[in-house]
Amino acid sequence: MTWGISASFPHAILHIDGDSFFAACEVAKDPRLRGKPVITGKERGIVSACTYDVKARGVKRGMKLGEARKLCPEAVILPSDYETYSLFSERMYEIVRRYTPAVEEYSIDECFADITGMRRVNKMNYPETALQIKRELDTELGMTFSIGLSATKVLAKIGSKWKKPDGCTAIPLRDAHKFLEKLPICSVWGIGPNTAQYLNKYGVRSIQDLVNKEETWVTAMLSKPYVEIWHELRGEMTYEITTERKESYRSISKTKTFTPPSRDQKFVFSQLSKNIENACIKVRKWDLSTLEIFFFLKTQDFKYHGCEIKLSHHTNLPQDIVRTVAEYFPNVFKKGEFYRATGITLMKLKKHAPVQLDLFGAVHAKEGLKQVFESVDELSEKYGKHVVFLGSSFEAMKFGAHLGERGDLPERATQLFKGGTARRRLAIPSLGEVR
DNA sequence: TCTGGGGTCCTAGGACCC
DNA sequence: TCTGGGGTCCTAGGACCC
Repeated sequence: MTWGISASFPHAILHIDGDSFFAACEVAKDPRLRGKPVITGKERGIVSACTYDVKARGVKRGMKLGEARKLCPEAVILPSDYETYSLFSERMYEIVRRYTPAVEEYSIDECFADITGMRRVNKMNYPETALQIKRELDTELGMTFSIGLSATKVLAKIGSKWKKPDGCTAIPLRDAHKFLEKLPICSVWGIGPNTAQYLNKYGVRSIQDLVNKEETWVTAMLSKPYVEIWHELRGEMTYEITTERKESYRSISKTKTFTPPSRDQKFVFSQLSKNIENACIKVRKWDLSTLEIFFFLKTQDFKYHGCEIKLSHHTNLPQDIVRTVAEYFPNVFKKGEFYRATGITLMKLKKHAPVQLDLFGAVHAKEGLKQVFESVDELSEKYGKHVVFLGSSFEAMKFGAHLGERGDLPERATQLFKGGTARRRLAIPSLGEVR
């Protein structure tokens, strides 16, 4: 006697995927858009998401808006609105949780759910449960979802992708080969172009080709992640559903592309400074601090020149980092070279522990700065992200405002630290200046 | 895939230790 | 410094995901 287990579904895993989620949220938010072609990503100048009618015209994610407009001139192009998308995302998770507590919030538009053993409670078999969840998502959120049901996460993912949009596909283990024979190896979640090419050389072209390989071959020829995928494809659960919500980060990064590319050192540094500020805002929001940083400049021809730096102590204050970066920046910046983007990654993050006062008052001054930034973060919450910023970011803020970026340089914008150029910013502002 | 932004995990190899 | 075995930690770089 088995309650939750059957030969074809030793586990019953769902993968639920919103169909062109961002664009669909825009339509759900504004019914006037219903039936119209919609593209999101205006603020970045590239297609972030688009409705299926736009896709049918050949528009792809990441495509420049100019090109997209040529292919689909009547499309409504909107800036991304992550707050709204997150709300829809929460509602999606809540609906799925009606049928099982084991829901993994995988990304803003996707989740996994383990409904093993829930047939009695839900008074439905597994495929019926999948369909019922889909019906509730579609009608309550005003957009469509695609769902896959199978014995593992990797197989469930294949199911949700099988028919998109608006699909619901169960892959019982006894029929799995019928799906896997028809799909190329590169369509497996976790197998990218490099590994696909490698496998091709050994005659593995379809997913089923990989499943048919002996375990000895797999373990000899492939590294751990791919051995795990092999098990998953055979219906042996290797990836658990993780219900804990993200509680921290290993690293936090901010990068931003600007057009046209620039060779103005002051301007490029300013862009970097602004990224540093934004990264620090996020780090403070999670109550973290960083010990190691990586910054880079991306050249016009997409080459990266960067530098990794260990800090002397943990920090989450932008001027600590801006000052350090300023020391190394001239080594990385090549005169005459045009740059198109800058970026910063903060690594070695840890929970920000309260600091002891030291004998020399250095930490005392730091504590003062810390309080300043607590106030800055509060102001930003209330009035928008960029009401207050470092003097070193000024050029970038001006540039953003000139582009009409959202939230950049509002009426009440204040320069927190006076005194202009990247060079002069080498001096740390004292508390007096701050006030 | 003529190219935006934000992440995670794994492995190989070196340094260092007993 | 002619050479055996085993362990840990760290780093650089690769690969992949949404």
